[in-house]
Amino acid sequence: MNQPLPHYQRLKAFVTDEIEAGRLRPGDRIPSELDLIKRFGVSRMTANRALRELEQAGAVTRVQGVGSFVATRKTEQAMFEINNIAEAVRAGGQAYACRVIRLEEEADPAMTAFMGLGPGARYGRAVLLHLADGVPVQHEDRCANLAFAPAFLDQDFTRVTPYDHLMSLGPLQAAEQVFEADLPGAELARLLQVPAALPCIVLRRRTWSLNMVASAARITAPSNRYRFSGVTGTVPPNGLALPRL
Amino acid sequence: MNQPLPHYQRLKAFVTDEIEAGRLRPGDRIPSELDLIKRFGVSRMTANRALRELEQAGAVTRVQGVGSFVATRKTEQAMFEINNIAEAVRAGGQAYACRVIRLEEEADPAMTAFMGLGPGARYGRAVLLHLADGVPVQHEDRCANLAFAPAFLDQDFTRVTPYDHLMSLGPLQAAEQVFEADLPGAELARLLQVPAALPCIVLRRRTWSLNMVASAARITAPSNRYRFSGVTGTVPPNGLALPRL
DNA sequence: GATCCGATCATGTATATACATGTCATGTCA
DNA sequence: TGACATGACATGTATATACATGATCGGATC
Repeated sequence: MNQPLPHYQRLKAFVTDEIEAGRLRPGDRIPSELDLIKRFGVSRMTANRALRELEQAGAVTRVQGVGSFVATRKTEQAMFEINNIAEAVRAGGQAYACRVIRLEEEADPAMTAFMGLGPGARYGRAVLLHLADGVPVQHEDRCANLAFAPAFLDQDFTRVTPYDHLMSLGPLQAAEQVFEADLPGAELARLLQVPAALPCIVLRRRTWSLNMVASAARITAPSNRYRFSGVTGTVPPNGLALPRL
Repeated sequence: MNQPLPHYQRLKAFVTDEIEAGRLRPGDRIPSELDLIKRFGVSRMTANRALRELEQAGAVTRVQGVGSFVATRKTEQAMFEINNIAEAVRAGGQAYACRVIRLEEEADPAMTAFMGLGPGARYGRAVLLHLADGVPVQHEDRCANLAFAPAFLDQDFTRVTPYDHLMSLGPLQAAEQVFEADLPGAELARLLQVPAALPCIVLRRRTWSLNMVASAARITAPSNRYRFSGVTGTVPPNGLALPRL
């Protein structure tokens, strides 16, 4: 049963363990092939395979002649556009701004449970309104695990999005997303400056990093102002972006 | 400039070209490592690397002692659950059924343009209602490129979902998805048996296969009956499925 | 002091070889 | 005829080796 792992997998596990434990942080240099050879007594091809597969998995970045490093923004490309609202707005040529509605520590047992945290665990809650050219386009209600992001409550979210802050702390390990449609309710309708009868798209998202839940978010966008889109795979040269179906 | 590709990449390109051209179809056996060695005069490790990377990319499936085969449902795991509604309903323990509202060839220039097809290109349109335990859960309006799926209009969609039929014809190459929220409108509200004021989630999707647009779909689901969800990455052991946020 | 050169390190690719493991068809023996 | 052994084949892993390419740093030269 307890058969030993192949060498290359042990090397991969060694590196990913260091990353997930936080001992190696994004941008840090990781052991070179030669280091691994000396440390584990394997051949270079085996060390090469381990690092190469880690690179392909998006965990590390390799530069010929320089070395291998913990990747920043891991595997993001495959993750259905865990997108940065600020970048998305600016990419559309609009001015981005953010209003902070709330930013404080909270202690709701239901939320700690949902985040998979113990009863006494602490989390910070940020409620933000994202604006494009002054018009509200997205409402974000995010709870961040303070064990993962201790400085979450000290951030200036008018300058740095929660996404950016959290991504700087550790590699994105997994994301769970649910799309729903709903009416905004009175308070959200007021904040978003839309009629209460206008359908909004609601994205609930949980993200994992360093083997724990990093944050849970509920993102609401009026359907006439913002859409969630993503492309996976490689679209052939002739296929363009989205007109209207 | 025109430096030759590395051998292992040439081997990968050789196989993927065969797949994308349709000469190798899902489930077909592809050349073994020994075949590639003889054909290209490379060493086994090089052939092994090529096939191994193709497997990791989801293009092929390898079975020790048997051989390598073109993968079915390519890369699906990374594609945000390009999910089969029939399987999703059955996985929830409900009985799946499908009603065919329309199934015919159509010729709307706007649609052919949207699908990236020439003016004279032909496509078939299927309008379906998916039911779980007799309750409508999803409305699907799908246009399939008849150049890609010539028999699309002859399918019995009460038995085979469009997704299954299309996936059997070629590997999924790319998918573009847009989530929106909207009200169903009078006809959809009647079909879905919901109030016209109930927000629905709308998923517009285009898929590519064999280097062409395979189909374009508009999927509408009442928000209280169906949600689109997906997980990417590896959730650590302690993190569970979705309670309510 | 500026420039060039070479040593060193790290990764990128390729080969030949070896043994292990899993599958399958075939043939043999009871 | 059925059970079992065997060999062919395919993939899985591992090693030792070789040469190529890119980066960096130090020292020698002009």
